[in-house]
Amino acid sequence: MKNALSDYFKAAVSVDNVVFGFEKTGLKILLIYRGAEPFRDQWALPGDLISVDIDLVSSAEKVLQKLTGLEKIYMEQLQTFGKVNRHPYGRVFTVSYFALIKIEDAHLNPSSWAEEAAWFPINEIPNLPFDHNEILEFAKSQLKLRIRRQPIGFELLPKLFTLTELQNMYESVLETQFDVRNFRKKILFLDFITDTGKKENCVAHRPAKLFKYNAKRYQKLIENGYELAL
Amino acid sequence: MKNALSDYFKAAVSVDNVVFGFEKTGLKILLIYRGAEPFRDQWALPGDLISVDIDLVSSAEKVLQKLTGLEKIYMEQLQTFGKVNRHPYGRVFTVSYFALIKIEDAHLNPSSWAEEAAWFPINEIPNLPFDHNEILEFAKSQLKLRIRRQPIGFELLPKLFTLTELQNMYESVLETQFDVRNFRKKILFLDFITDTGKKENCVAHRPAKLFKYNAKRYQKLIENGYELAL
DNA sequence: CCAAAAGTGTTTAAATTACACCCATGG
DNA sequence: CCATGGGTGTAATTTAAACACTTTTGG
Repeated sequence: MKNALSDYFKAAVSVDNVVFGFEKTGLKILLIYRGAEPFRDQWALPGDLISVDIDLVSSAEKVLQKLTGLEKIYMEQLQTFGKVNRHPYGRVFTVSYFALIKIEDAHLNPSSWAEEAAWFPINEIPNLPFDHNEILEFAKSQLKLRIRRQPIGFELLPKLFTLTELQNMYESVLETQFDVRNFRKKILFLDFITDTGKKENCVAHRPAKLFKYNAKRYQKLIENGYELAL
Repeated sequence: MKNALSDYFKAAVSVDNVVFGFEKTGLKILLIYRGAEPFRDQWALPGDLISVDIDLVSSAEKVLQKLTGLEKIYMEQLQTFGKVNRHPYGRVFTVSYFALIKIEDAHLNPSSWAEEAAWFPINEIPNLPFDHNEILEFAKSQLKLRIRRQPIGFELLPKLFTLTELQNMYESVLETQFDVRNFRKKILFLDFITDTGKKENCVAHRPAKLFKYNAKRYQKLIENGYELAL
């Protein structure tokens, strides 16, 4: 018994983004407070249904551009979820993405489907609708893997950062602690980052040197990957 | 300008599988010769459109079960491709999977949409329709990454195998050569495999010991991952 | 001069690499 | 007895881990 071709063209596809940000207090996730059904008035991952005339990637980017006001956002696709009954309105597949954002650059601008948007500490995430909690767990584990293969951690930091900030970021993401001296040795050896000659000021302790990432080396490492044994 | 909800439920979703097998002559990919439009009479990845009442994963498994006659197949999801015009018949998203198969256990049984199915050496893949070549390249690079994190390589080998076969398999997948002694040292140290006490016979040279994988350890390593520095 | 965080090297242990010869079987 | 692939150990090098004190600034 073979279906007619038209029987297959009845699904919807959505994107759902797991957006990571980093502050001194730790890793954060961006959630929106849903302003529309289903699951109105619940915190959820920012996402949207895809229009037939928009590419998958563009669709994921558009959601975040609207929401954060940022133009260039680092995004990677995660997994696609497609259980028959995962959405109450019909057959909806969702493609999940993760994004890394500099929190201080994002000006949150909840759009039509969201009444509010807010950063949640990674360990204080409420119950989310659909399979969003599952998506989030997957995203966390992927971020841990990918941050060791590519220097994507910079996407979470301001343009200029101290070595301590860099270490805190890695420690938050990987949920471990590193020895200060060994950490610096490895990072400086990898040639990720460049000393800008500038320093922190107005701090009540010895001011730290400010570094920026090394753009040429970044590209090479993004393309080739590496293995960061931290 | 907001679309009506029904405007979103007009997409189709398919699965496409990149099926790896291994023989002495190297790594192979399973392709089918399309018996239906579009791209009839071309070699392509085995895949199918998803019915509205079947889960995504089941759908991918079903394609391969029909095609190979195998019940339990090791599969993992790769990426989803969703450019607007990737399919000539309308908006079709495709979710790609990779699968690892013991070639000698598979009894190929091309079904309705395929006139033929065959194993192609990994370096002799023809031009494929849709974005299948892109999917294949992605699958190859993912296999390289994942085989170093999890002991999934066994899925490509017969139940009993020699250390030389194991090494050849790793060398094919990773496209490198290893020193025989160092390879054995590492593998035996990881405690992946158990000596069955059996030996090859009817070979015109010293018969090799036959090993099997260590099921308990396999489970632990699948769950926790590791880093194979080969 | 005190508090607070930045910065810096050496020693020890572990892991990885390089490398060459004898062994068991079938024909 | 020969051809074929199977099997084995050690030394040298590289990489990772452990560990504590001095420096600079603001208040």
